[in-house]
Amino acid sequence: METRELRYFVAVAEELHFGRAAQRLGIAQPPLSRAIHQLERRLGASLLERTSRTVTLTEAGSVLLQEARAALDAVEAAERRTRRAALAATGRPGVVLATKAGASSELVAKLLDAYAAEPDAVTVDLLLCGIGEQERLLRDGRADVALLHLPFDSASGFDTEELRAEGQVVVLPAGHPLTGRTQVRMAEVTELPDLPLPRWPGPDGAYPEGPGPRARDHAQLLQLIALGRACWIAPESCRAQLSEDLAAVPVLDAPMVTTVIAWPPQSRSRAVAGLVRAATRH
Amino acid sequence: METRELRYFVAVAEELHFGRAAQRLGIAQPPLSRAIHQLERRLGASLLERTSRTVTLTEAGSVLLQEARAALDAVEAAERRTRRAALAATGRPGVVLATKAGASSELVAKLLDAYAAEPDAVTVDLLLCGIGEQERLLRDGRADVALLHLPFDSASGFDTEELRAEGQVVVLPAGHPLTGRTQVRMAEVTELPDLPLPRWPGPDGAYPEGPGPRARDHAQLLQLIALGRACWIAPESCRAQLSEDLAAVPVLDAPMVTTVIAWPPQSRSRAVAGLVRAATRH
DNA sequence: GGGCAGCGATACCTGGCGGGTATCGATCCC
DNA sequence: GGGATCGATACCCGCCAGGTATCGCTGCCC
Repeated sequence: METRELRYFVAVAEELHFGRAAQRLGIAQPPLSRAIHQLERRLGASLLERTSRTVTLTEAGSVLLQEARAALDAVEAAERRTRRAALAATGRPGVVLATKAGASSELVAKLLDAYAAEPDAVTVDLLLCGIGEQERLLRDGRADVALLHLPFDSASGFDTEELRAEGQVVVLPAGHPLTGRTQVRMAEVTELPDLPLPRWPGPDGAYPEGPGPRARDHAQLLQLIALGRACWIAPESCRAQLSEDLAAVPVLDAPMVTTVIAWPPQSRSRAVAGLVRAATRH
Repeated sequence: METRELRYFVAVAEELHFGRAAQRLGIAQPPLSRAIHQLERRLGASLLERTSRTVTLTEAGSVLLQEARAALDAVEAAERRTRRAALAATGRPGVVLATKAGASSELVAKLLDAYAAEPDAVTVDLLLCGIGEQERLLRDGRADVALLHLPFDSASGFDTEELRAEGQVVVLPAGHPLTGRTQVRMAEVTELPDLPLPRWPGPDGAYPEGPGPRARDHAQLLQLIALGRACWIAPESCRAQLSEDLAAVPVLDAPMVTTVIAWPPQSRSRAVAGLVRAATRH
């Protein structure tokens, strides 16, 4: 199988429409139809169920969709990492660290300082990203190493080293009745009718159904809380970033949040190894 | 990048010889030279250092070699898993479990029994393999799930669940002086001049340098021990498979051996999930 | 219910590129 | 210094990816 065929199939499987998929790929529809047919013939499997009005994935098709995405990420990673290696050999070497926008900057700062003290430290480029984006970046080679927050992110498929475990707090508008408490339980928070948890756009950009207001980023979220329209459950370390019109109360039975440093399996990069060493040495 | 280019590059990088690589690929040498040149031009990186007598990998080249192998495995896995999914939809569904030849059969038997009791259990095909082979099988889709033994195998890049941890024993010919002991230390074993540890062929088929006799498989190894030409350090559970002319003594300070069940990250196979459930329910 | 619009499949053509043979040029070795 | 070895170059050919035109089917709507 050639990556071209995989790219073609992914486009059709995602669009479920040959015309749009062809447009997205920058080719005409007939060659696309033919390519998919060839792919099906060679695999000896029907991937798509097409009536002349609608296209759906078969069981084998959805397996291939998932596997093809992973394979294409691996190919892209190969290309990017090779380019970066060539660049590092001639020009300035560097390593890309992916971290969540709005996550604790204190931990990152410490890590960067510790790494900078290493004898063979190279430039660290920070890549701030949205929720769940880091795994993709690590997989397709745009990042070399990432800070993940379990259980929000998934470290599945990466090598990891645990850096910190912390409890969570509920962030409330200053002056809210719960603010006086030294601790609360999850049930008390989720059942606040006046302060629902806000909704985040998923990986596809759509908001889940629900009562909460919508927030697109961190700043909007904090604004919503300050305005008394929402509350939020977040790792303890976010307290450092709260302004005066917000308050935080520990949530006793919220799941622990573990910060880990993650890197692609079998990474032989000296820079990644150095960062991990610096991070774990604390 | 197309997988064809990656395959070509891997062949040249492994052979370090355009002629042999071309032969291995079943094409002539000139098109191979040209393909590698094109790849280098498109990546904007020099991958191979060639004099007219010798070919060596550049820094970028060895990065690409590693990444390309992973990417090609992913592509192969996509192809195989799709084929299997199509087969499962029409014919008999099944799941492939990779396990070490010569490993504890008791644990495997228990696992298979427990899984067979699951409501939607499918056929489990066993794939017995040599040391370190399982990771490859899991990565390129020939296996769906595997039993690994840490720290001998590496579970890096897979999702795992721990099944058992055990100590190790030294296997000796019956009647050897140490046989009378209830336990020994590593130092006592490694410094037996008359009973060296045997050498295993590495992944490339070559034997490492050293004093020990060579063994190609399990049976040869046990034979060597029975003949008083070697001793061996192995997980406790191997005792069940020892014949009468062999004896085992616990090694106090040998590293613990952990048996884990491992599967490719984000596997959505119901069968794999069922096997893992059966394994962890113990 | 018939006409129309939308969509995938088919037919057919063209150009580029992957692959082959012949040969060159450099380097090492006897 | 001459031959052997090996990668690069030159040149040619055939196949296949991609384009255009068109068909056939199926909802949908007046």
